[in-house]
Amino acid sequence: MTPPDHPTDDQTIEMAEMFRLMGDATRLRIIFECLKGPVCVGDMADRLQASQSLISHHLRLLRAARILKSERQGKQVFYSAADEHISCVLTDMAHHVGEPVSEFEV
Amino acid sequence: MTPPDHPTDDQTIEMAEMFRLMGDATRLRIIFECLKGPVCVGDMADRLQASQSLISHHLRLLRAARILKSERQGKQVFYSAADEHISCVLTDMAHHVGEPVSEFEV
DNA sequence: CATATACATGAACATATGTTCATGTATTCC
DNA sequence: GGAATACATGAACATATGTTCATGTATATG
Repeated sequence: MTPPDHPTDDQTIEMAEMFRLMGDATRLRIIFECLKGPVCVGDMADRLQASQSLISHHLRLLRAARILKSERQGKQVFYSAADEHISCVLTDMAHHVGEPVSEFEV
Repeated sequence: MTPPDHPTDDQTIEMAEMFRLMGDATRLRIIFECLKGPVCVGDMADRLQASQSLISHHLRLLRAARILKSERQGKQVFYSAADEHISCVLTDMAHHVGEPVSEFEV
């Protein structure tokens, strides 16, 4: 497997920021829901059994980072994945956590 | 792009934990260094211009999460990537942050 | 215009996190 | 064994973060 080119400091910081946003279970669940198709805020709160406020706060962060995009339709605002790259990242990570442990270490 | 299967709660939490660890610039730099080959703690501290203690603390977390593995050789301990999955995740994320923005949004 | 619905946002707070400093532990060499 | 080197670790602290509560703003409907 060819490793990625060594990134610049700015790229590293930007990547870390992305990972940081994905590093919270609530936000990760939000992203997964958005990958299945556009979801409005209220439905998201219902699906995740979280408060509307909490969901909205997280959506704002994810949207600002361009992980999600939003589209208003009447009173509701629908959120969905901004592009397909995040899906790749998640698939790879899913494989990583699904991998059996090769060696038993303390 | 086929989205990943909807993960269980436990998988989501585990993935979030991984992303959280990658969501710090110092740790991300450590991971990138390890992808280039095994590095001992002192060299890592030199390369990243950080204290030995800081590096060691971060290495412990990354090792505990099985993102890195360690191998002692005499007085030195060499760290390297535990497997190739992380490299895939990083490559995808690099593409993501490198992507030009499609729409101009406030 | 008034009311209701759907979402956004600011303040506040408890907790988590990254870093430093000091100290401890393992390994090598004399 | 003692000194030196390389790494690990615990405490402490400033700051960041996730969540809640209360309130604000936009859109639709009567």
